[in-house]
Amino acid sequence: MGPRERREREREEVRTRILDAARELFANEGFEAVTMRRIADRIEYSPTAIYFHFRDKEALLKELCDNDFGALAHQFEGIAQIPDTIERLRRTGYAYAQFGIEHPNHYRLMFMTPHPPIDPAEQELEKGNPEEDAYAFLRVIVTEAIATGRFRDGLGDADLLAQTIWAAMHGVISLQIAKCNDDWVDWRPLEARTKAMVDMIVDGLTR
Amino acid sequence: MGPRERREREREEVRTRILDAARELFANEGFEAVTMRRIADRIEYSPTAIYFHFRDKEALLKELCDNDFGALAHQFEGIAQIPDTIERLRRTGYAYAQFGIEHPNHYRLMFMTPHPPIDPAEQELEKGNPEEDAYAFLRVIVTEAIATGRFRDGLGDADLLAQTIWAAMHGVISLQIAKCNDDWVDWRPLEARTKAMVDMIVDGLTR
DNA sequence: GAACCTAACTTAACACTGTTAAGTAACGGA
DNA sequence: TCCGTTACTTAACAGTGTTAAGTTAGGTTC
Repeated sequence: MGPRERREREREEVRTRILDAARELFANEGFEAVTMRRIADRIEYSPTAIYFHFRDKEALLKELCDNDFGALAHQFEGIAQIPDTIERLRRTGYAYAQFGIEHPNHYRLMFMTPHPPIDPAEQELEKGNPEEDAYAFLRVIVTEAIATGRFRDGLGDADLLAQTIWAAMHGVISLQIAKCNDDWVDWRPLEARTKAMVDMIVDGLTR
Repeated sequence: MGPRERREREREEVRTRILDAARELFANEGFEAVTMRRIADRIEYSPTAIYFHFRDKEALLKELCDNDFGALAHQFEGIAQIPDTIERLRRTGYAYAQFGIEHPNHYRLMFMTPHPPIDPAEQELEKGNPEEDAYAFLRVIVTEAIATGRFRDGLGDADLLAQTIWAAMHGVISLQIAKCNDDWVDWRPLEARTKAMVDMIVDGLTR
């Protein structure tokens, strides 16, 4: 552990300080509202210093999003133990909604904002691993439900069903985030809408 | 029709020219990517000229969104004549999806982007009129389905159900728009996802 | 131990954004 | 003919992400 390692460690430390500052600002005020200069102010560096650690603002965002996807998968911890498949599906839906409501600005960047396609080579998380990949977690439940005959006849495509379930829950959350200030619609409480959606999913898919 | 009227007509003409240019640019490239200067270039005026007709860029957007909400309601023309309530519900879902897919940039601004709350006083469209208000159109269908006993027992809140149906369809479209470039998920074709969602809605709500 | 080199910055600047202040030309009304 | 309003234009401002050109501290090498 010579000076070489220490330098590397210090570098990594600054990097995480940038990430932490950016995460908090993005989460509180949204990506567009936060400037590189304000991130730099927070950590008492010059704005240009950030560019030594990240290619650009987008790269900063990308790294944070990756972390968030991991956090989302963590949200499902404990649910995997629930024995009944359909109950697990219900709980997954609620947990997903909770994540979106608790981190609306993260959710917006993760699921409501178009991003340029990412190079799979530089992907951090392990795709297909239910412990890191929330979609895979859902897909496992759906596959099990199909295999044990819990779903209706004709429903056999696990990906199609997982995508439909995901889209349904995503609809509730994303409308809440984007349109919560809109009184054009006489909104029912979010909890009621979440429960109604989970019910509709289960009633729509199970026998 | 003195010169006073002519002036007013000319003024309105420039206004619509601005709106037309902005609409096309926004639709093709998205709100953020379009600058006031480029809109101005299109119509061969100086950028500041726009500010004589619209308070700011947001106001321009707001006016276009209003038009789009009207266009969405128009998308449902003809569907109102379909006698069977559930078939009408299905067709409304498909028509909504079609609108979103055909105008992704409009859809993004209408439903996927948080806006500051708008003053109801300066609202153009007539809220609650099914011919101008797409949500009201859906609500009428749901109310009818409840009244004629097509929905399951316990499903009696028309607003809650309309919001759930809307959210479900919105989920399909908004995920398509935001995540179509993401190959993390093995996406099924959009048409299959749309149909699967409509089926799940109908199976989940009807007896 | 002196010279050198590179990593990790800072300062200054660029090109661009939405927006505004100040000026101007045309035109209707008195 | 003068005046004032309308509908603009030109020039500028404050702010953005980003980069080019220094600068300085520390480790490496002769």
